[in-house]
Amino acid sequence: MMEEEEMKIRFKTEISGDGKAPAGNPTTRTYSLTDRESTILSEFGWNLPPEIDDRNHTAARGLEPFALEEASDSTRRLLLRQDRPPSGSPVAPSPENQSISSNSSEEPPAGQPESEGRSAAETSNKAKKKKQKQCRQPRIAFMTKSEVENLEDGYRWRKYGQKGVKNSPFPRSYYRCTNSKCMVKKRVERCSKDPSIVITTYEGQHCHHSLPSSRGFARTHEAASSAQPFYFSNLQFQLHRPLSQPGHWPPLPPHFSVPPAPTDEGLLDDIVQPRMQNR
DNA sequence: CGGCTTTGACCAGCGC
DNA sequence: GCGCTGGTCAAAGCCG
Repeated sequence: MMEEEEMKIRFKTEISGDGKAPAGNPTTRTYSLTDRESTILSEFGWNLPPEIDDRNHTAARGLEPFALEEASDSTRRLLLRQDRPPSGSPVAPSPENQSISSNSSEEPPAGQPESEGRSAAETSNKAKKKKQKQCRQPRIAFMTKSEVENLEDGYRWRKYGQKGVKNSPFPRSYYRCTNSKCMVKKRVERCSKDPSIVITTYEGQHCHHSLPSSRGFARTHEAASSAQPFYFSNLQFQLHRPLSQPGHWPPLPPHFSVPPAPTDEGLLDDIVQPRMQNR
């Protein structure tokens, strides 16, 4: 039961680089949601059609195993690790709470000197960080087959770190949402056993809308709203297709990779068209 | 010049 | 207690 509690929402997505979908199973999909996870998903802005929730609760347990075994040990641990909140504290704070904590812990008080040894303020900052660490945000990990590491998801990210990963030749990159009030982070790494798989882990929830002004996304988003089934990310497509309600597509969720706009011809050919051919 | 990436250092948690 | 590892910081550099 604890183990079940520890499972994160997991999606395996495939963006076929060569345009060839696996025979017989063009769009693999894995998900298994507990009630809590469904809640987390909805908090992330995912509006899953009701029939998906129903299926999850009744039949999703026995779905094909997630390709987690393809990930390195450390990655697997990361994806499966439960960030246990202190007893009694909420699992996923509301955006309001989030921005509050963001204001208090991320942004230093105005006028405070920055680097002057280890001051008391710094110590208290550490304490806050520690506390913050103890009640981590919910995580969602995506495994996406893609040659591109940095998948467009409509938000702007600032890279703040990169680390080598044990048992993996590929480094892990750490990104933070550029919105100063938003505490969402993401980790991006390649699967050590299958370099074509990019593992993206989101942590937290955005307290703002995606940036329509962000280069590329405006066009993409525009395209998405005019031809949703076509320009929806593969993730969205895969997630819904097996249970499809033809003609019904939920709103664009915030966490998923958005294929490039039509003007990015090469990538579009690679990523989107194979799915079109499959339909 | 502002925003971003890079990268070495630092820190905390965890397992042994 | 110690070493390993993940996560973060922050200075320096790059780029438009």
